[in-house]
Formats: sequence, C-alpha cells, structure tokens
Amino acid sequence: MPKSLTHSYSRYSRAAAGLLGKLIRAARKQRRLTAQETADRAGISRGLLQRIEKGDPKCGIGAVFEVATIVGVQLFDADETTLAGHARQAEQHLALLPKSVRRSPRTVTDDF
Amino acid sequence: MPKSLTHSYSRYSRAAAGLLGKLIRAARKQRRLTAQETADRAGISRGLLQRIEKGDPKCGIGAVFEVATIVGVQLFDADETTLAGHARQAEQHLALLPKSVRRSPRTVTDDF
DNA sequence: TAATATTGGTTTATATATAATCCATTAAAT
DNA sequence: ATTTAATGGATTATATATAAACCAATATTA
Repeated sequence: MPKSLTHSYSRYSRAAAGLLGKLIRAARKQRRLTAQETADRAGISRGLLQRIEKGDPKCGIGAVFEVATIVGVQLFDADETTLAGHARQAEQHLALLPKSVRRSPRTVTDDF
Repeated sequence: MPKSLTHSYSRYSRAAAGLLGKLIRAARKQRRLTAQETADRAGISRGLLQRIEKGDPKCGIGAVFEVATIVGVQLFDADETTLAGHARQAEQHLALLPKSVRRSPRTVTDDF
C-alpha cells in the first residue's frame, strides 16, 4: 500500500517549480498565446496548463517541458552547445566516474 | 473520460527529461550516494528514482527537482542571482506586459 | 573466494493526476 | 453597452503514477 499524501517537497523544489510556472506564463502572454491553444499544441488539457503555470509540483515533467518549449522558455543554457551535446557529455562523465559506488561513511545533513 | 495514452511529447522535451536524468545520476554517483539513500532523503521510492534517472517524462516535476537538489544538480543558473530573484523578475515582467492577451491572427507552426 | 550490498526489473494495490465538462467571472472586441 | 472570448475554479470518471514487496544479477567489501 503506497504511503498517503504525507510528504511535501523542500522549499527550494517548490520555488523552482513555481518559478518555471511563472516563466512559462509570462512567455505565453508575450507570445499572445491563449491557454486553450497552448494546451492543444502541447496535447494536454487547459486545466493541466493552469496547474503547470501555478507551479504544481505533481505535474509530469514531460508536460511541463513540452509547454515550456512551446512558449519559448529555454530549459538549458542555449549557449552551452545543444541538448544532445549535454547528454553526450553526461554520458562520458558518467563513464569516467570511478567504479566504486559504495557510499562514504560520513553522514550528510539536508539543509536547503 | 480522459484520453488514453495516445499522446507522446516532442523529441526535445523527451531529450530534456533524459538529460536531466543523466545529470542526476552522474551527480549521485559522484557524491557516492546510494539509490536507496537518495530516494529516502527525497521522500520517494527507489523505483521512482530509477524512472527519474531514466528520464521518464511522466515523473512529477516536484520529485525530479527534489532529487536534483539533493544530488547537487543546479536547476537554474547560479550566477543569475537567486531563485527568489528570478521569480520576482518574472512577476514584474508579467505585470509589465500589455493587458491585451488576444492572440495574433498569424498562425504558428510547431517544428521542434 | 565468500559474504554483503546495490541495482534493475518485475508485480500488485492504491492514491492521484489527468481529461472532460461544467459554471461564474473577467477581459476583449464590436 | 453588448457580445464574445478567455480565464479560474469546481466536479467526476478513468487512466496511471507511485509505493511496497519481491527476485535475479551485479558489484563491493572483507
């Protein structure tokens, strides 16, 4: 049985989702796009778009990224080559990491 | 009745989710963090963490951002002030937009 | 090598995200 | 001012995301 809705994310994560939503909404307004038309292009419902622009953290990241792309919000630094380049770099980086994954004994405190 | 799983997001959105997942996984390995421990700290299951690192676009953006924060993946440019600053800027920008929201007659083609 | 921990991939039950449809309100066009 | 379009917010039904519990395979430590 899944844990009920007892958990809430950190302030930082909620702020990040909220910021992205605000950026999306601002970009949509700039482009004079209707909520309905934007939702249609993204293949989602208008209600979901409302939640995305409100920064609801439970929205699927695919839907959020799709809308962001449509309204012209850059997800990653455009100057730093392309997305494909980023991914390739991440893969190489991953390959270069030491094989040892065993966690270090030091305890880490989560304060953000 | 909701539309079934007939829709799929754009290549760009999927690539973005996939990239973020790879960055997260690389960062977690760098920090020698176990999947289980990372999931525990994020308040999610290990299975969801696997999907996040795989770039599954249906994962909640809150969960993804939470994990990204925990493993140290910067969501927004750190140099560009803070998240709060970004949000304030977005709000001001939104307020400064012309009141007219009616969309322009020109049709726009989605090719990305 | 042996023992232990981590991971990847299932399955199942339940919580919930989503689409669809409504209505009321606000903004925009005529 | 009237009409029309856009928005915000609810509601409901259903698809599905998630947690939990497994197992097998791999990696890590001793």
